[in-house]
Amino acid sequence: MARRSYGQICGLSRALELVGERWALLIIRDLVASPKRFTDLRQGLARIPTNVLSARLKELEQSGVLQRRILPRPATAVVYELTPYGRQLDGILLDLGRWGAQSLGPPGPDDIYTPDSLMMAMRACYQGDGTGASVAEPVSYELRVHDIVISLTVRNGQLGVAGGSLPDPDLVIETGPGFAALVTGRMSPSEAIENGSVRLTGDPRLLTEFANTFRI
Amino acid sequence: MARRSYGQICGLSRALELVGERWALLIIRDLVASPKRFTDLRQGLARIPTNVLSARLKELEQSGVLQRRILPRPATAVVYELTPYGRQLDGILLDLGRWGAQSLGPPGPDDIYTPDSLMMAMRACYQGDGTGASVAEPVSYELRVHDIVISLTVRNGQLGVAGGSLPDPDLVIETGPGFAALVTGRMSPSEAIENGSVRLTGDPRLLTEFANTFRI
DNA sequence: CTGGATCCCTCACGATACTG
DNA sequence: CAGTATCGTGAGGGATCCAG
Repeated sequence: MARRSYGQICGLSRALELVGERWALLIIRDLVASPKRFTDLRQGLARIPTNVLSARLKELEQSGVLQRRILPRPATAVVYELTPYGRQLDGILLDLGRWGAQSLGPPGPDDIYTPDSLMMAMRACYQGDGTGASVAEPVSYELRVHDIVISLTVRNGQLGVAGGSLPDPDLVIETGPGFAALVTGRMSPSEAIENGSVRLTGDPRLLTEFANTFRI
Repeated sequence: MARRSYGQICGLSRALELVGERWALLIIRDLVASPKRFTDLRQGLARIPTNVLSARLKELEQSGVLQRRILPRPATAVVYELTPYGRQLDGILLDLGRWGAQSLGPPGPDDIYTPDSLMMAMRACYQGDGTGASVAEPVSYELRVHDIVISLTVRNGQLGVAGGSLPDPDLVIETGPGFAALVTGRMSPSEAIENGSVRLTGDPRLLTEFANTFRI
């Protein structure tokens, strides 16, 4: 093989040979949340050419980072899911995301949000310590940013994240670009409500709890 | 610019735009140990074309990951060094190196060791807890793998790593390819001494201490 | 000698169209 | 839905050359 090797005996070099190609880590990011089909990945990554997605999936499967699985019954569907080895990248992706977020400039006109990137972002800024010391647990939020929807649940200090709606959230938070200001602390919850940056359905006092739970 | 953007509002995407290009993270790995000149980097990365090294250094400087500095006196030399922002990647690089090292196969004929990759590897498998609870502190090792030499010092539970020799090491460890077996625990210190995988200069009992301190 | 710049070639990537 | 086929472009690889 010897394809595109860096020629060094080094764990980092090896890691980059496995997941350092363009788009690879973003594919893995999307698979961290849940196994996905080709078309789901294509949609979540928007600008990825299908041949590149094909190539990456083959390479990552061969490397043992993910596996291709054929769903048995009703529908003959193919899904890609991380192996245990691939799942070990989760924490690293969160760290790298936090690092990159520090230099995130204003969004360009063509830049998009995706459910999986928002889910990763919320996990990255989750402040829970696993002790369940928070005041209002268990609590569930539905978060709507532009046209994407994810659900967050905090129970026993553990954060659960899922795409789409969950039944009976304690608080629904609808927001737009100003959402970042809330999480970074540049805008207080009361300010956010007053100037219309967020629209709430549920107990408004929970927004303060939310802003304390998720903070960069 | 907008060149090579992933088109997503996401910390991870941003991180990959900054340091996801080929060779970028290896350049940063080498700069973690110490500021370096163009030629030092070129040597540590062996297979990197000079134009690519040039391009990466410019991009990373523009991104605020590293800075170019001109040494004032005796020699007019240019060095590249990480900014505080770039230095934040240190822990992530260690994690990623540990992850990749798990799937590191047998070295190819043209694969090389470099001082910086060995230094990173030793930092990655350092088991100290910062408490200085170890038995033999302070202790210093000189590690020779093939033709590269690095120095390790453990004091107050803190690991210090440097390229080249330091005066009066407590133990000099000369080894070859079998070194990995010692650190992974596949070979015990006494075995390693018996079958000639390592040659020691100094107190041989310190090899057990070494094997406990550095373990993958 | 360091610190690059320049040239050329190849292949990976990007965009789009198309198929089982 | 899950990819493959085709083709243009530009980044990476490799060698050489040049200024201070």
